[in-house]
Amino acid sequence: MSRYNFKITEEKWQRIWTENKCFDVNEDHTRAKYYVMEMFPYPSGRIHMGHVRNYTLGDVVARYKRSRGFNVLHPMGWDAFGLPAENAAFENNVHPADWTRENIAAMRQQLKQMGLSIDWSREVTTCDPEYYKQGQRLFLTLMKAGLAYRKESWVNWDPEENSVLANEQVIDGKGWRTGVPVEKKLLNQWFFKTTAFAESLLEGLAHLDRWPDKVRLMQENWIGRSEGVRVNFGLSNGDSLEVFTTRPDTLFGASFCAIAATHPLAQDLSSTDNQIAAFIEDCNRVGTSEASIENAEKIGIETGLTARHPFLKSKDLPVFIANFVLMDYGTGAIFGCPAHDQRDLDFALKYDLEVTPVILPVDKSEDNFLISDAAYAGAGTLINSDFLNGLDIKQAFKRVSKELTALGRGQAETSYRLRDWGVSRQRYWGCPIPVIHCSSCGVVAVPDKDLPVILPRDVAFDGPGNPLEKHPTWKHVPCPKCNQPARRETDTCDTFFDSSWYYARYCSPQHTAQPFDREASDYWMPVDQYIGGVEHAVLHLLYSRFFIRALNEIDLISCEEPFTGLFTQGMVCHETYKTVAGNWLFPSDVIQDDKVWKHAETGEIINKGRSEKMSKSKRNVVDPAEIINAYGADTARLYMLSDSPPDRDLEWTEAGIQGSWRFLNKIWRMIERFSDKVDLSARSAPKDFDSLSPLHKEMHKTIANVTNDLDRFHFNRAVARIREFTNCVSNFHVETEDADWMRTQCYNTILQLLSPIVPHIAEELWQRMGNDKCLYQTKWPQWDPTLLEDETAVVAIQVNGRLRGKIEIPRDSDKELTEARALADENVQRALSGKKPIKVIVVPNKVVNVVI
RNA sequence: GCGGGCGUGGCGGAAUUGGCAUACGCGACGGACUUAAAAUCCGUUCCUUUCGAGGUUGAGGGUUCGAGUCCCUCCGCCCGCACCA
Repeated sequence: MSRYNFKITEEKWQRIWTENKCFDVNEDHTRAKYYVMEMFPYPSGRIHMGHVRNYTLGDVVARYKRSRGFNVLHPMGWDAFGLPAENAAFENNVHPADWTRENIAAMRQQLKQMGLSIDWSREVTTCDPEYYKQGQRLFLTLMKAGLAYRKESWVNWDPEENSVLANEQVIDGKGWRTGVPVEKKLLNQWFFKTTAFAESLLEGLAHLDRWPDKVRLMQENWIGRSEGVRVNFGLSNGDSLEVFTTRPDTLFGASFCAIAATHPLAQDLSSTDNQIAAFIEDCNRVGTSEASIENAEKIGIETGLTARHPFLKSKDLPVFIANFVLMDYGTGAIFGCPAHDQRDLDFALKYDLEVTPVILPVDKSEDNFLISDAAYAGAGTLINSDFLNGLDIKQAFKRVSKELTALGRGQAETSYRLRDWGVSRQRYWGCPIPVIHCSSCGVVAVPDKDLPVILPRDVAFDGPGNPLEKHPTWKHVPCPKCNQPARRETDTCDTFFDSSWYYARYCSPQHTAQPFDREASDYWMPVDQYIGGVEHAVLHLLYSRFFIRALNEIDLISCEEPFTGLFTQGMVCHETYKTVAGNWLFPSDVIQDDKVWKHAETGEIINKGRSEKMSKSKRNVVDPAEIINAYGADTARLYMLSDSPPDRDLEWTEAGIQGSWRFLNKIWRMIERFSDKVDLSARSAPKDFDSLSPLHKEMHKTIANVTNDLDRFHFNRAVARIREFTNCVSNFHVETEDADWMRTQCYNTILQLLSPIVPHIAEELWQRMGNDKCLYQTKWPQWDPTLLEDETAVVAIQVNGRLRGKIEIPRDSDKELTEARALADENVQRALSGKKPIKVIVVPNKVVNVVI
């Protein structure tokens, strides 16, 4: 018997898979396709445990679906543009292109070591000119369709990155990567018109039934649709004020208007009024972070203007500038109805404004309904509201909006929170925006024959700002239209642009005439299963959904959603360790000695902190390379799937990885010993099946359960069931030829069930079991539904819901027999002590409950 | 503040539809093998107990013959967010 040598085994099978191009696929219209992909990695240099988990999950799906007969596309690529490459260039004097290329080579090699069943011939790299050439074509197509446009706008400026951030990339008023407070800056920017598809993006969520509810909800909130009315108030200075409200029914309860500090009217007033100017400055100083907003008191300043109520000629509402009104939403102006909005009430109490209730709850009367310090936002009947009195909220909404429309003072409007996606970045390492600015022709698209606009290699990274802008010659080009001297666009695209369409590129990665070969994308798209981190729940996934809609509208692609199935995996976590002085320590620096954690070298007592997501800054990382070296890829893969459900966080422990390692060795020993001993060629079906029957049934149950678990992403349960069945087989001690026949069936089944999870060792042992065909070419095992149920059922017997005994009776016995057998049970008899039960509930094959 | 989720042994977790709570693994303990260790194998391992049994799924209540699962109140933790009018 040979010892399990994972190094030899894993290298052997990886070589065989590569040499035979086992996972390379083509369109085959005779077979059902299945497209599974994981979010492609940023080539940072080495893979981390998050990658191992992500790609293991995807590979299990790919291998499983393949064995179920699908034509499986499982590709891989590199999200290769982005800031870290420029930071590396800045810090280490390496060119971003070289740094990226080397990182990709290293990580590709690491991924191959994991034994992933990937079609490597379809690899895409976003910084490859062949890839971004197609991206530039897409950009120009969008521009032609009016879906990419330029406008001057205030942008979030990250002073450390010297770059614009999307709204989504600003977290708590700080850059999402640098953590530096974001400044406001006015720039000419390129935008993609995501708002053109706001309704479709929202409506489409309803059909994505294989997406996590959580992600759908996050996108729904992000799109933020609301139905309201735009009301036009006449101002005392002769101007008018546009206000958006979702509660026009409360219009008669209005006691003030308020505008945002950045509202044009406020800006105007500030030029002549120092107090207002000072107030606006104060508002800008209070950060946009949640904490500061929550703690900030609702404050405002009177403008001196009043707004005329559209229906009440005698009512003039004071107009405030207020810190809680946002310019970005609606019209940047509101009317305040204190009785029915908490923020408005807080404000009204502070500035001693009128509080008029206009919605009466059903269980109150006008005399006993008072608003003190809690606004009422519930349902009810309109009061104090002229022609709206007596209506409910919905009716009042309709009526008031009709009246406002008739007066010419308002109209119904659907508002979205979603804004257009700003894609310009003042950066070098990104896809160049392929346009030329000409003083006489304006913005001119780079002609297709001149694509791609290639990034110049000779750039300097010795200071802040955009290296493309600073390049001496690159931006100077003749105008393609008039041939006069003109200037290239020096902005590059947000890297989310590159990742918004890569999934479609995988379908025809070498196609040169267009971004996608239509026939290929028609066959493969959409992606049936996409797997990645929940951190992309809004940005990447929403942009991809926007892109598919845009491409569909331009008729470049047929499908309507990019990913029909989405799975978001949990994070990989590890305990944290800190010295008394407060320095983070690597797990490898720490040993546990007699329930105390100590520094491995100095012996110093260490504080063990809670488990957190593995991160370099907290040093609680375990390098996958070391694990794969020490235990092999299969062990790492098995551990990734054991114990933790894939959508929850996974706790990395050394003991856990050893448990996986032991299990693989146990399987190895079991099957090696068997295949050495038994003549596998001379087996035949048994004559006497009775003693084998329980194991045989167990085998079929296991196949059914594991299949069901894999279909539902319950990989931890699938592993547990395989282990359970393995225990059954090793506890089976009948020593006959027939038993060996049975064992052969069982071992083969175990290997088949394990093959998507630990493909190398499964292939090796499968071969040793005397199977000619490779496991990856073998169909998933079938189960016999008639064997899933035993002939007898163990029925629990309860007295008043308490378990009191168990009986074994023939399966599907009728209720009378079951009841009779249950009542005969001695525990039941004792409990009854001669009395008659009040009631007996019989659930066939499961439980009998005797009520006394 | 709003929205969503979660809470089960010493630990990770299992438990189709409301029907035998604690599968599987880890850890721990005991034993076998060994000069010894590692590895391996076998066994024990929710709590209490007068050994009959009784109790236990964050806490309390409710619905039900029956609740980890459904409903209400509360506590704790995690995630998301935009004071969205």
